[in-house]
Order: sequence, then C-alpha cells, then structure tokens
Amino acid sequence: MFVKIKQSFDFVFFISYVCIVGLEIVSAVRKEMAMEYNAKQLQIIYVAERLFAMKGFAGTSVRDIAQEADVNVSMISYYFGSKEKLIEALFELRTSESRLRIENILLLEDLTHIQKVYIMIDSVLDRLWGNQCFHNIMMREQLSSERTPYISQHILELKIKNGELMNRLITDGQTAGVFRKNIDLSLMTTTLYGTINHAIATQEFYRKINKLEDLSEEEFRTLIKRRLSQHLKNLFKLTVSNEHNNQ
Amino acid sequence: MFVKIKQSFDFVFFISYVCIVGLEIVSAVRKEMAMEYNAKQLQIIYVAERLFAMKGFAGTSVRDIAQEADVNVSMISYYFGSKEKLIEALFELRTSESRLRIENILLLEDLTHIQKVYIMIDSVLDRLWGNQCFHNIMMREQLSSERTPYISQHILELKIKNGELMNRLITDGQTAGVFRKNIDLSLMTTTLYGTINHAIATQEFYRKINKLEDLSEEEFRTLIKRRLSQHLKNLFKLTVSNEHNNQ
DNA sequence: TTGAATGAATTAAACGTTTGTTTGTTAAAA
DNA sequence: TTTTAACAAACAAACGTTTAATTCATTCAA
Repeated sequence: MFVKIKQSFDFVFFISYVCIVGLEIVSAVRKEMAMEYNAKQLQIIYVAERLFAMKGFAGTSVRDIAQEADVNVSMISYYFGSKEKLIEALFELRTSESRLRIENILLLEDLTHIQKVYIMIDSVLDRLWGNQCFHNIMMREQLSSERTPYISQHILELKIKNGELMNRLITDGQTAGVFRKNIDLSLMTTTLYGTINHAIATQEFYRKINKLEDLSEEEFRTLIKRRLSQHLKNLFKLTVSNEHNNQ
Repeated sequence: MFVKIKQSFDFVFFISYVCIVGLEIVSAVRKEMAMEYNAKQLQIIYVAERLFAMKGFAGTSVRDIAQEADVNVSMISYYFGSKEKLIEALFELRTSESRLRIENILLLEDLTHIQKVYIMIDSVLDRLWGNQCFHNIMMREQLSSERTPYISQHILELKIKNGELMNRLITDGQTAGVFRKNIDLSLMTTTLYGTINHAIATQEFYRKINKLEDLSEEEFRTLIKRRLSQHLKNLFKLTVSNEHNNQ
C-alpha cells in the first residue's frame, strides 16, 4: 500500500517537472492520487492539518489527532508509518494540488500585463486564504531551521515555482516597456506573501481594531479578502508601473 | 523574588500607559528590571529564546535548554517555576525593552511627515531584525490560537501600541494635506510587518535566489536590510503620498 | 447458497522513551 | 545557623510506536 502511494507521487512529480501537461491530465492525476487515500485516511490528514495549524506539529500528539478523527491511535502508524510521515503525506497532498495550477496564467491572452499581475495576486490570495491551516503549518516549518529536509524541499519547490511565474510576468511587462526596469522581484514576492500571511495570522486583530465584530464569519472573510486584493493590486501597480517615477 | 519582578513590571506597565515619561526614567526602569535576573537566569532565558525560535516551544525540552545553557535541569523550575513561566519571563523581558522606544518618533521636530514615516519604518526594521529569534517566537505564538492568554496579551499590547504610532503619523500627514485620505492603515501595517517577517523567515532563500552566497553573514545582513528599508519606504511613499493619484 | 479461508481494518493494551517537575542532599554564602 | 545555589536521582504523566487479538469484508471451493 505504501509503496503504491510513493510510486504514484513520484509519478506526479516526474510529470510536473519534465513536461507541460494539459489541465485534463492534471485533474486526472490529482484524482487518481487522491484516490490512494481512503476516507479514513483523508479524515486523519485533515484533522491533523487543523491541529498542527492550531498547536504546531510538536504540540499536537497522535492521540489528539486520533481522538478528533475518531479513530484508534494505532491507525496513524498503521496508515502512515509515523507521525512524521503523516505530515509528509499532508504536504504531498496539498502541494501536489497546487503544483500545476500556476501555469494557466501565462497562457491567458487578451490581457494587459498589469491585468495578468492582478490575476496572479488574486490567485495567490485565493490559494493562501483557502488553505489557511496548511499555510500556517508551512509558515511554522519555514521558521524551523532545517528540522525536516523532506518538507523544506517541498517548500523550496513551491517558492521557486511561484518565483518563476512572478519573474515571467514582470519581465514580460518590462520588455513590453510598461513596467519599470529596476524592480527587486524577490522583495515584491516577499511583500505579496508576507502581507497575506500576516493578514491571515492577525485577522482577528484586524477585525477588532476596525470594529467589524458584528459581521458574520463569512461576511468578514469576503470583506477582508476584497480589501487585501485591492490593497495588493494597488501596491503592485504603483511599484511596477512605469507611469510614475519613483527613485 | 518572583513577586518583586511582577511588581516591577506592573510598575513599568502603569507608567507607560498613564503618562509620557522621559527617556532617563525609561532606561532607569529597564536597568532596574533587568537586574532582577542574575547572569545564570539571563543565560537560561537567552538560550531558551534561541531554541524556541529554532524548534518551537513544544519542540524544545527543558533538558535541551539546560544542556545548552550549561545548568542543571532542575534550575529552570527553580528559577522560573515552569517551562511556561520561562517563556513568559522571556516575553516580559523583550516586550518591556521595546515598550517605550516608540514614543520618541512623535517628539521629533524639523522633519517632514514622510521623513517621520521613514524613521518609523527603519525603527521597526531595526527592532525586528535585531531580535529575529524573539520575533520568530512571536510569529509562532500568533499562529497558535489562544494557547497562552498571557502571551497573547503581550502581543496584543505591542500591536495596539505600534498601531497607535502609525495612526498618529499618518493622520498628522493627512491633516497637513500631504497624505492621501483613503488609506487602510491596518493593511499598511500588515504590509510593513508582514514583509519584514517574511523576509526574515525566507532570507536564506533570498540569498540563494539572488546569488549572494559568497557574501559574509554580516555583509548579507546589511545588504538585505538596506534593500528592505528602501523597498518599504518606496512602498509607503507611493501609497500614502498625495502626489500621485491612485484609485 | 453455503461455509471455511484469507487478508485487511480495528481495537485495547503494553512497550520503551522522553517529557516537565519534584525530591532529597550537598556545598557555599550570608 | 539559616538561606541560597546546585546537583543527581527519581517521579508520574505523556509521548510515539508496537504487539497481539479480534472484527469485518471478500473470496472461492463445495
């Protein structure tokens, strides 16, 4: 069983790196891959994700997970081998989901360069905002220096992948003459991800300070997401656009 | 011993909230407070800070701390009462250090509004960059929802305090007519802290991607700090300044 | 349609460590 | 003498993991 899962993932990995594949293949692979986990396994993974995000990896015991997922403690070792392998499975699942979603933006036509950047911003925002638990875990793991080489590798992959897209979008605009030349791409990426991550981490504070407590959870989420989107687009437009001069 | 420390902190707290005090009083209080901890206690606190930043609170055992600090395990309970109280002592120490540093910026004269904002940016940058370990821990604790009400309280205080300063700086510029009216202050703060925090968390990646591996640790730190400062000042200038119109 | 056989799923209990903390004791300082 | 600092040892609880037994579902010959 385990061997099969690993093989399947290496297969996905291989495809995503060697060639560009159409979306139909992507979703097919994803579906096939997700099918490797039965309902109980996915239940364990999702519960673990929520608890890891809340209390950290070391702060969450396998008994906590088992209790919340309503399974016996030994099932975690039985299904995943170990607690460490469980979080690795979580990373495999989540990163493979978004591994290829990025490519599409570059293929879009009939859009200005700044519009493509806007779409990228919303894409990143949707992804982080829709997977808050997982990205909490990712942030934590980024802070833990070199604890888990396996997971660090996944994070590094994602960063490079996202960085490449950003790079393409900006340099395209630069060669077209509508974007400024001297842009620190890395720092723009840092601002994009840093702002969203920090907004997620401090959203309750934002809610309190802006007196939005009477909004429902859903209303608040859409409100802050819209404001964040506008804020980031504004930041990027002002920074990369060639219209205004900024030393 | 503990009671005395607590009293001292409540005293600091009281002063900082009720009235504005001169710098001489501040440093005097800080010195008195720091003196409450002997060399061995401080050694434990600093080692704990480094390890908590590296491996997280739950991921660090008291034996790890004791070994690195070269003291007996039982000394931690002896001096601080518990592991939980140890991290609380760390938060008391670090937050009280920077609790009153903020006020000074508002008192500065002969500076334009944007210059004051620049000084604030550098001030925040210096503080976060100079206490990376501590702010790693703070970021982690921000992610842990409601685990430690005592520490959450400290973080909340800092956020409010910093938010108030930012608020004052911007509204001063707005009434003077040099800053735009419709600024989402919270999101600007989010971008400021988010960018710096994310830059700290991913600095090794920045180093690798920008091919700066041959720089020494010190050279790299000053370089990225200077770039960050410039980047953030640029962001703020473009965003708050009234010169350019941005919908 | 039966019924033993096979293998996977599930369980309670136990495993050996590691955890944070306490104890009792000794050495030094006040 | 009394207090404080430091230590090794021991403590119970919690940890991740394994074991062994049991239930469940599926298969396949009778």
